[in-house]
Amino acid sequence: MLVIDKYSSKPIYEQIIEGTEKNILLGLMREGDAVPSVRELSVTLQINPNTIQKSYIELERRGSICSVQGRGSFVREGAVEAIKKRERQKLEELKETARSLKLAGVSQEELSDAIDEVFKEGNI
Amino acid sequence: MLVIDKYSSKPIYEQIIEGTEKNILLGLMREGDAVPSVRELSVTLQINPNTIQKSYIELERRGSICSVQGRGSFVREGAVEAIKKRERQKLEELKETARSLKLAGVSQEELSDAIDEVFKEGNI
DNA sequence: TAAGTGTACTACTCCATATAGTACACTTGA
DNA sequence: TCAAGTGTACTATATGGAGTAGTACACTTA
Repeated sequence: MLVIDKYSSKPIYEQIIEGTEKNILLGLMREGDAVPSVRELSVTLQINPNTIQKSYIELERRGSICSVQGRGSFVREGAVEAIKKRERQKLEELKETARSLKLAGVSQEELSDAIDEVFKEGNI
Repeated sequence: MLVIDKYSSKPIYEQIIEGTEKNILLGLMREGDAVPSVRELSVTLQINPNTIQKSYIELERRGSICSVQGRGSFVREGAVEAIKKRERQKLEELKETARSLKLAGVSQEELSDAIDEVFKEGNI
């Protein structure tokens, strides 16, 4: 389910966080569903349990999952909305990149076309 | 001229690189102009000379400046075009952010509006 | 010739990331 | 009941990037 690139400059724990939230948004994991246990995921991904735990702690802090001692971790009710709300903050990031591109002489039309392309893609 | 945030998660040497290239694109420094010397900039910005040097080495590798032993460092001829070409690579970065936002339920119109805003801004 | 320049080192600190191992409390199902 | 599986919480260690500190040398220019 999750794909991790151990050699990416992006930390593994961040990849796990983003990958999990992406799966929730895609509907691959629904609210209430169990997420893999720390130990199970560490075996599957060949990653140290402490790294997985760090990801889960952050996912819980964000309201995306909830962990119950002895039972496991689950996609939290309301997770989809919480994630969507958080993701909207990337709008500023996009604008900042657009400013750089504008400065580099890229036209507004070219940027709009890029957005068009993305919206014509199927969800990957 | 350069503004550095020592507490940013972005490394100082990257801030120097990006800030310098931005100034070149903005025309604040023209091709052939001298850029501050390593020692001078280290005093101005209160940053270790080694960090400045690291930035300048990368700027030279990118073809944005050229350094001459005993004389100083200068904005290289053709720097503007070189920087513009390099900056265009951020188009992929923008598309990736747009994909995330699309997944988070942000409409194409909303993204286009954000691009509009940026192009209505004056160059900062 | 002195001052300023780029360049090239070594050594060190600091911090984020990741790994390794252990231990404990809890829940669940056989 | 109890073993297996779960979350949780530690300590210790290793690694690499980033940055600092200091020194040295060759070059250019006024």
